[in-house]
Amino acid sequence: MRASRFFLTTLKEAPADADVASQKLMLRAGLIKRAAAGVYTWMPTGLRVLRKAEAIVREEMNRAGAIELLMPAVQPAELWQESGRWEKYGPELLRFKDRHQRDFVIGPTHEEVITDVTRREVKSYRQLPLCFYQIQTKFRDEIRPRFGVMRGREFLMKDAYSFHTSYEDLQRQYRLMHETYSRIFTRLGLKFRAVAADTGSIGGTGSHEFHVIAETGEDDIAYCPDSDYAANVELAEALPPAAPRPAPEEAMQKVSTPGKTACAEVADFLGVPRASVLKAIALVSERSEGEKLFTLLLLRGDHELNEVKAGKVAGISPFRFASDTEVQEFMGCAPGYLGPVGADARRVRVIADRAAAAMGNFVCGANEAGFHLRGVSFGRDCPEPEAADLRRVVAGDLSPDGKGRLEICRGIEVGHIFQLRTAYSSALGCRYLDESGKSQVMEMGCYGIGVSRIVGAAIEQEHDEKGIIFPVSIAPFEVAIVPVGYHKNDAVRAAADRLYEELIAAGFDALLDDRDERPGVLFADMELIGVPHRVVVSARGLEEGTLEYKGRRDDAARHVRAEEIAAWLAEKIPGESRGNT
RNA sequence: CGGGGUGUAGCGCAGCCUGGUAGCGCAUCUGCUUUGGGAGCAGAGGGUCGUGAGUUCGAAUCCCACCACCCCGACCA
Repeated sequence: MRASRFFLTTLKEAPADADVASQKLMLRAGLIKRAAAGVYTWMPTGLRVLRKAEAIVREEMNRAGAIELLMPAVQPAELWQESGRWEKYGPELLRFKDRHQRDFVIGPTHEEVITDVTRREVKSYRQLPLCFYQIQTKFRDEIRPRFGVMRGREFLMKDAYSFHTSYEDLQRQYRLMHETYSRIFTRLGLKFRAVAADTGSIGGTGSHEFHVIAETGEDDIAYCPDSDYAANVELAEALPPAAPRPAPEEAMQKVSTPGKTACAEVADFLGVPRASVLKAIALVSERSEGEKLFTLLLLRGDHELNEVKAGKVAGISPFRFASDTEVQEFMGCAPGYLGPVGADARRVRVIADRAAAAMGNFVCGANEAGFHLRGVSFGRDCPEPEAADLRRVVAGDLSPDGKGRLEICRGIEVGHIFQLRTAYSSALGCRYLDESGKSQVMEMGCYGIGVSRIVGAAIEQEHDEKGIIFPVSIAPFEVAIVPVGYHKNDAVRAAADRLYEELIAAGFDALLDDRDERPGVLFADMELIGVPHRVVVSARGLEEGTLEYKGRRDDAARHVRAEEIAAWLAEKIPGESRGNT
C-alpha cells in the first residue's frame, strides 16, 4: 500500500472524553471514529487490524473443524420468548418493532437462532457432532459503555456453537476449543491466561475465560505463579487456614465502642489487628409465601464477602442485603454492632466463612448499639456456626491446588468457552433420534471471542509514549518504508519504489509512506499507528549502499546493505505470521 | 436509576462570573522559504456557541425545560 493512496487520519491530540490508553490511541491513530456512545466506525487503518485478527480466528476455527455460517443481526422475538430470555435478559437486549408491530431484537448472542437452525436441519445422530461458528456484529445495550471498543455496545464477535449426542463428546469438543483458543491468542501475540470461570446454575468446571493480562482490565484474576492454576476471583476457592483455631484464653467482656461501626474503625479503636475482628453481614432471602429468611454471614474483619459464593450456599439464594429495619427486627439492634453472640437461633441462621470459623478470642458486635464484645470464642460464648467458603480470595492466600500462594492481577476477557449442556436444546426442543430410534436432547457448548475487543486489549497491553506497538500478526502494516526526500530526490524515489515492489513481491505487507511531508511527520505517524518494522531510504544511505532498519521497540536504527534487507526482514517477520492483504 | 461535570470550527480549549453580536493552538487551503523527528513567515476559508422556550433594545453569556456526552456511585454494617 502507498500512503498517498491510502487514508491515514492521525491526530496530535486525543478527544477529551477518552479515558484509557487504548481508546485514546485508537482515536489518535485514526483506527476508529466514534459514531455514538459505544458505537464506532472502523477506519481503513483500524479495519486492517480488525480483519487480520478476524482472519487468524477464522483460520484456527476452520483448522479445528468448525463450520462457518452467518446468522442475522435482527432476530424475531418468538425465539427469545421460547427460550425464556425475552423476560430474563433485561434491558441489555435491544428490542424494537417493525412496521407491522412485530417484536424483534438486535442479537446480543445467537444461541436461540443456532438452536433453531439445528433443530430444523438435524434429525439423526448420524449428523452429529457439529460445530458452527460465525464472525458477526453483536449489539448489547450496556448501561455504561466505556473504554472504546473494549466495552462497546456494538462489537464484532466470533461465536461458535457445538451439538453432541453425549456429555463425553461435548467435553472432547470443549478441550479442542480450549486448545484452539490458546493457539489463537498465541498467534495474536497476546499475553493471556485461561481462567476457570463461574458457570452460574449449571455448575461443574464447564467454563473458562481467556483473559489478556493488563492493568486496565475489568476483571480480577487469581492465579498461582508456581502452577497453572487460574480462576476468576469470583470463583477462586479460599482454603481453610492451615493453623487450628486458638483455644479460648480471655473471658468475654463487653466494651464501649461509640460510633465505631466498621470493622477497621473498631480494630483501630481497640488497638487490635483487623484480622481479629469478626465482620457480620445480614442477608434476607424472601420466599414466595412472603416469609423472610434471615442469615448472618461472618467474615474475618480483613476479608470481603464474595457474593457469588454466598449465592451458592444452599437455601439462601436469591438473597439481598437486609434493610436497617429488618436488622432491627431480627437482631434487635441497629446495624454496625451485629454479632453471633445471643442471636436467636430459631430466627437467624449463622454461617461463618472458613477463615472466620477458625478465629478465637475475637472481637465482634454485641448486638447492642455502641458496644462490642472482646475475648469471644465459638462454642463457649455462642454456638458453633456452619462453615462455608464465603470470601474473596486475596493475594497471599494458599492456592486451591496446594502448589503455592495466589497472586491477583487484572485481565481483559477476550474469550469464553462454556458447556451449555441442554439448557437451550431442551427449552427449544433441539432433539435427534439415536441408534435405537429414540428421541434425545442434544448436548451443547458455546465458544465466544470478542474480536474487536482483541484490538483494544492488544493496544492496552503494548504501547508507549509514541503510540501503539502492535504484534506483527495484527499490525495494520508489517513494515513501513519511509523515504527521506521522496519528492525531492530522484534516487531516493527510485530506490524506495524498487524496495516497495521487492517487499510486496516477497509477500510482506508493506506501507510505502510516499506522502509529501517532512520526515518527522512520517516517523511519528508510523510509530503512532504501531507499524512494528521500519526501513528508512535516504540519500545518505544510498551513497553507501545501505538502508536503515529500526524495530518499533528498538532504541537505535541499524544500517543494513540494501540487497540484504528482504532477508533481514524475513528473519524478523516469519512467513507464517505474515498477513499480506 | 442517583449524584457531579461538560457541551463554543475537524481536534484541544478560552470567552460566560460582570449581556453589546466570537477568539486561541493544532488541522485545512494559497504563496514563499524550509527538508533526518510532528517547520517558519504572510494570507485565507471554516462556527445553527447542544436544542427549544423565556428575560432584555440586545443573549455564547442570565432564567427554565429538554437532549447528548463524560465521571462517580448503586446497599459489603
